This record gives sequence, C-alpha cells and structure tokens, in this order.
Amino acid sequence: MPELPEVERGREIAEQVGRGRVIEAVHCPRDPIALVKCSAAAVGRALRGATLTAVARHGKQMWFELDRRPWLLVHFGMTGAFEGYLRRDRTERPRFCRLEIEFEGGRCLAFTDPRRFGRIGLAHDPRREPPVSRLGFDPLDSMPDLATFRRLVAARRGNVKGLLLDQGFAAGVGNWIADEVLYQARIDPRRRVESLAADEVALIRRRLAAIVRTAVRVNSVSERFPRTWLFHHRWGRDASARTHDGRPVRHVTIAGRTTAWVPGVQR
DNA sequence: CTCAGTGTTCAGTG
DNA sequence: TCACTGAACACTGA
Repeated sequence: MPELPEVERGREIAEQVGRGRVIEAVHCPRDPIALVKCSAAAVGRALRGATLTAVARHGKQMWFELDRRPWLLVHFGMTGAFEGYLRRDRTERPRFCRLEIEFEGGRCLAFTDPRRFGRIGLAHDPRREPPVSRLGFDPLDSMPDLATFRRLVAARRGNVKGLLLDQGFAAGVGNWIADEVLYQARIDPRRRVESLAADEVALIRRRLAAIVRTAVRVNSVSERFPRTWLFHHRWGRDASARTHDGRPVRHVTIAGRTTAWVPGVQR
C-alpha cells in the first residue's frame, strides 16, 4: 500500500487516534518487529507514559512527536499500515499486528505489516538525522519552484523512471506514482534524464504535484482516483490490459521494478 | 508448486 | 563518485 498518499493516510489515522493523549501501554506481539538499532524494550520505554503531540511525515517516513525524547520513527515497507480501534478484549489484536500502542481511554493504534519489510526506530531529532535527512523534497508539502526543480533534474543522469524512484530526489514517490506521472506527462519511462526538454521537465513537476494532491484528497482510496489514471489498469503484468481509452498497456522492468507504460502515448 | 510484489539496502561491476 | 544490476529480506495471494 504505501507510497506518499498511503503514508499520509496512516499519519492522519495515528493523529486521530492518539494526538494529545498519554500512551498507557505498548505491545510487541511475539517476534520482534523489524527494529532498527533499538529493541522492543527501548520502544516501550520511550513511549509508555509519554504524550503524543503530533505525527509528522516526510516522503514515506513518518514519526511520532512526543512530549519528551526520543521519538518514534516508522516506515511502512511494502505492506505496513495503521489501524485504529477501541480496546475490548485484553488479547485481541488485528492480524499481522507488529506493534500496538494503547492510549488513555482504551484507544488503540496498531502497526500491521504482513510482509515485515516495515521498520521502526527511535530518533532524537528525526528531521535532522538519517534516514529523513537524506531524503529529497516532499511533493505534497514542499514541492520546489520550477527553477529549483529544473536544477535538481539537471544534476541527475540515468533514466527518468529511476530518477522519480530515487528518494533522494523526490521523497515519497514509489512505483505506481512514478508510472502515473510519466504516463500523464506522456514520457517514455526509459528516456534519459539528459534528453528531457525544458517543457517536459515542467510537465513532470506539474503532474507529480497533481497526482499526489489528488490521491491524498481522496484519502488514498484508489476507487476514487480519476477514471483516466493508468493506476486502474497497471497491475499484474496483464498482457491484455488497456487504458480507459483502449490503448494497450505494456510491462517492462526498469530500474529494477515492474514498469507499466503505454507505447502509443508515451514518447 | 511457482511467481510476482505500492520498498530499501547492500555488494559487486563498469 | 555515480549509475546500474541482482540479490536479499518475509510473506501472501493469485
């Protein structure tokens, strides 16, 4: 699920459940969550008794701001998500729950992650330390102006799909957003960055901003994405897949990822 | 049973 | 240093 819009959705859920509330309990069911440089015990110690003041996000990285340090850093990996609910049974938890945070009043927030590529860690000042400090701009909160965007692009080499996927360039763009941007900008994903014309670079910036904004506006409910988006037809390497207006969708591997594109449209 | 997968990292190569 | 490839991670569902 998680590219920028899905992570933003998770951020909102976390705030709705716990913002302004004291954390009363932390559960880490059976096997350790994939913890980065810290133990489940350290996570419990950091959270228990603290008040959640805000949940922030940059790209696909998200962190819980507390009334004391350190703070909790969360990455959703491939299948991570947040789920909010009210505690009723002492032991009942969602399937694939890796971490559960219980706030005052029995309000619970679970981090679920079937595939366990998600990451959880502690940081004193997330924005100023890796991995967040290494990220590029966030296309929702801090899209650079056109001149700056052009400079960032001009400093890069390689194919344009790889550029969009690079978190050090645009934080939060993942496989489907990259493909959607290039489809809507009518640019062949294999094109070299050096070959892009000035107006193509400008178009990439505009479509990236619009796609992210639209996906966030509908809370990442993909059924509500515009019917014209490639998104609805890109999955499964389906050789018979067609766009909304009947053009064949092709699948190739670029930058190590399955890439869906429409040869008739993208040049 | 096999394979691909909305992500990241690391080792190896050019 | 940069760009690129492939493998690894762990597990589900088609």
